[in-house]
Amino acid sequence: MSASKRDELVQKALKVFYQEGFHATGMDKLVAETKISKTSMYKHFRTKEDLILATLRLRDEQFRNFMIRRAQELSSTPEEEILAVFDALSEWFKEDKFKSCMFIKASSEYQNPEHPIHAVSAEHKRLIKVYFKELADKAGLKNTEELSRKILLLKEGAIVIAHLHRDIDPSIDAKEAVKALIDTHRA
Amino acid sequence: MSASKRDELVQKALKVFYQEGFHATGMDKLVAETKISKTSMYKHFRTKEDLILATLRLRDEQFRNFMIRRAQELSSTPEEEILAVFDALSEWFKEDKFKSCMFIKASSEYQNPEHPIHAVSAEHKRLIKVYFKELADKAGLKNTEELSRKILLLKEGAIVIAHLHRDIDPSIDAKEAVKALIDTHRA
DNA sequence: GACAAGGTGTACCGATCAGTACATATCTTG
DNA sequence: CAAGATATGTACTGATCGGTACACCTTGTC
Repeated sequence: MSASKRDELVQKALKVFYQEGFHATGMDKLVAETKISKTSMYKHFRTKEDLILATLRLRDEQFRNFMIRRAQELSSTPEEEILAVFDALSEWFKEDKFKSCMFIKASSEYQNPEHPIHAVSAEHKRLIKVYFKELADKAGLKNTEELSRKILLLKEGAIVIAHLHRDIDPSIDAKEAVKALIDTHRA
Repeated sequence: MSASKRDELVQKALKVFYQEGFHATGMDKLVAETKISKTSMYKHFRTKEDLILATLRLRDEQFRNFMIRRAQELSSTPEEEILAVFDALSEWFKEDKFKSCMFIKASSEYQNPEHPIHAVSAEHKRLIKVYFKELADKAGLKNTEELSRKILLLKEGAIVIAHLHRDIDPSIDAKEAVKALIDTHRA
């Protein structure tokens, strides 16, 4: 049972689930897409839900890595980095394969707060808020708890609108709004 | 073919789709829930998709009616009304049956921008943005186009976070953020 | 090369999916 | 009350769902 086969499955399943949705993607489609047999899949993951959870954990890591790394590349101070996050988002929105946030979609299909998929999605958002808070602290701003929550709202709103109104780039508005908010949180 | 039966079907289907999701709700479940036979359903709607579209159109009307009416009740000037929207949202978030925004979820399950369900969801958000713009105009603010888009971002972000972090009420943060934004858009 | 162990593919399971055929019931109009 | 039309319930269709039984095939070890 090669671990690489498992990784390959998770990576390809991640792409299909992200593009097509969770309920809309059957295990048979994954077999066709990955050329991995169903038996092997169920050797690695007891249920479809377990596979989904694995893809979400990979996505969490990949997405936060991308966002943070790109924001750091585009900035030179913590305060700039907060704003640069929205430039990174803008790049993401422009990708052809952009189809909203995987965790918003996951929590849309698995709505029960007790559901593990919902819980993993909530944790992802919490980690992003923590990232904003740490940046705001480094930038020497005040009320960073509140500020980071507000920035998170603008980020999530931008993703939702980018998905629904593909002709608009909401990251520009979001970035400007964040600028104004930061000014109200200076020490 | 009574029109009231049709309305009854749409109303009950709306509740079930909202609570359980679209792909997760089979027509047989709707039969069990509404006590309306499948034959009758398919007399009123050619496909499940048509029924979903009908529920979304009803939801659009119901939700905007609620939001606007409640915001007006809680305010006495256009500027106050903008802020009062977030008090109305707060009330909505606190309802037990609150399960995020039906249109965010619809566009999560029907991601193709060309899909009618996606289009109806996009239009719903556009109408809400127009409402914010009209309020901002009445309030005598400047750059109301940009401002209304920013307010929309905060509203959508608040909905997403209210759904994922049920122990938090993001409408408070959103409202404060809107206050700060309005100040930057004064004539 | 014999043999066990474990990964793989096929072909299948009952359940459920969206949608329909058809027979029965109910209502409208003479 | 009779006849035609419309609404309804049951019982079904082929397709697909998540998941599994089982035969096959590769691999390491002796």
